[in-house]
Amino acid sequence: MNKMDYKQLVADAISDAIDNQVSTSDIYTKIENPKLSKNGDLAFPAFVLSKTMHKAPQEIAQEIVTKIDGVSFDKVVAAGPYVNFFLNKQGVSEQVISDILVEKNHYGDNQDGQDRVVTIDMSSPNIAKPMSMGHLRSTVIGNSIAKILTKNGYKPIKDNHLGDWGTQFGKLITAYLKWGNEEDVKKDPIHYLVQYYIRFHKEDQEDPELDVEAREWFKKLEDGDPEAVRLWEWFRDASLKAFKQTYQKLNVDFDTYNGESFYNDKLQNVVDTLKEQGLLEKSQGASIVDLSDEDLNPALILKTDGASLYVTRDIATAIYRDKTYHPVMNLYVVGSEQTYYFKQLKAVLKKMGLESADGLHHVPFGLITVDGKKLSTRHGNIVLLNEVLNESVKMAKEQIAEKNPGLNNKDQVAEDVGVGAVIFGDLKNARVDSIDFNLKDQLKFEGETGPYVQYAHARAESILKKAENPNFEKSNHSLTDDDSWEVIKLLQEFPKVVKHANQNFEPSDIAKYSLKLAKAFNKYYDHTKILVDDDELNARLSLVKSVSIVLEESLNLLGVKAPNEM
RNA sequence: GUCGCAGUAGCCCAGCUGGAUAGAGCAACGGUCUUCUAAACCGUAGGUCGAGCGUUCGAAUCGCUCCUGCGACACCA
Repeated sequence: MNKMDYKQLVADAISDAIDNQVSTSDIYTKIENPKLSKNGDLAFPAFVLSKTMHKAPQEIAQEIVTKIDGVSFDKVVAAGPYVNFFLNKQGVSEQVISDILVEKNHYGDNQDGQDRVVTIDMSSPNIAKPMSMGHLRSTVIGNSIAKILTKNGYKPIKDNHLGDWGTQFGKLITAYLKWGNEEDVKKDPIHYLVQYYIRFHKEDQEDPELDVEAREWFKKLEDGDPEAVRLWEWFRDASLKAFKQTYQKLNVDFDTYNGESFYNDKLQNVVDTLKEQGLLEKSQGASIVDLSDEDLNPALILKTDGASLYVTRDIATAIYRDKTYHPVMNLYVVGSEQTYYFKQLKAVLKKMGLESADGLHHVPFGLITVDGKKLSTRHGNIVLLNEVLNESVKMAKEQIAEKNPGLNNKDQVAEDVGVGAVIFGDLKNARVDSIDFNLKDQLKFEGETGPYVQYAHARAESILKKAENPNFEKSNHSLTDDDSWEVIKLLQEFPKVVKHANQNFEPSDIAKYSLKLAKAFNKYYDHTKILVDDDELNARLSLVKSVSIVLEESLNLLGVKAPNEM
């Protein structure tokens, strides 16, 4: 039994009290956290036993209370059909706080992953296009999942599957040669390249010749024409450089940048293998893999003209990852509009017998819209990530000037808070929720926001700094007042939250938890004077230290910085 | 048309492996800085949990039907 699992303690006690008529594991799943604190810390609804025991639930609750061995609890009371358990506050707080002080930022770590590798396909911006709020989602969710996986004992590999190949490069080269300017592109590559791209899509409505030219340029690129390759490499390098600046702002890095072009020489092998395995069929001139036995539409591998498609490339990618890393899971942090596609991809890989195919998980997230409309680079309808980040940092600077003008490292803190607000804002809601973007909402620093959590952490650190000789000796960590008890119960839950977030690939579990903890701490902070020289001073400081550790670690799991002052 | 996701307070969302009086935040109104950072805390007000039927001792939560919105449904990724 986990030393911290009080639910198990309760389940065992109940099972004993009813002479093991129902298994502890069955009881365990029924135990709940009461909404109201007057109903205890854990509760058992006795309804579930009334059928097997042929008694009224109220009667059963009474019986359990009289028979239970109460030494582990402050009290156990029957409230109608419920048995309410009040945990031993001194024991629990002593245990939880000393654990955190010893384990520090490793509190909540577990070894479920057993060092197994998980590949994460994430971020994946397109060359020569600016990163939008949509890319933010994939980047920030993927980054957080990687951190959560690490905390659960996995070895994540973050792979930025850049969109650096495809017919759009024919268009881009054509547009650049017609309207482009070398100096401009050198100055601000993405800004100008995207202008050319948008212009191309405007003008090709009138002038179908453009498309013909674009196709020719892409063909040249595929055939290794030096001029085409030179331009492509230039666009790619310049774009990547710009992306990396944004990633630096977000504090995200990648293990690999194997974009789509990386798999160019691996596509033929996919086609050959599918043929050898007898999976490839002709249909309406194209080559497909039939998936009707999986109740799915066929996967289109080769177009009528013999050209490959994205499935082909994704199959090559999955095979490469399988061979190179032997991952136990292969995650794709990609918008929910591609759910059906990933079902097809997985089905094909399973048919091919790929070892890691079962571990393929699409980790979808909801669409970002503006005024209810989908974002589109082509139509110039886009929210630029850099602009949002810059606005948010600017806002953070204003807040500092107003609230804490004497602060050191103002610029760094403004960066941490401004960027943190954007990241946290994206991660606090369930992944699948779609978001109608609104800059004003995004730039809120009050209430349920990243800065709120950061502020609670900074307050805790501020106290610890003021405390002359914080003494975290083991002897006295027990606190029993109501406000600190709420904090301690939350601290105790952290390891479970870490597991749950991992199982569901759900960073918002961590974000919501951090809000709850910050809120409970702010309440405690407001109601209790901490720096008072009495018997419990060290216990209070130990609690403050524990809160600071767990808040910082929660923010860290989200990829958000936790400044000590703000 | 078929499939998927969603519908909870004026707005944005928790709660959804069924359990005690449905919870936060924003916005509104009122209170709290000579005391550890007021980016905070406390209070007031605000609800047919999209609609209906069913399962159950008990349904926001599970099942079915319907309504609404968004998305996906072979040569874009």
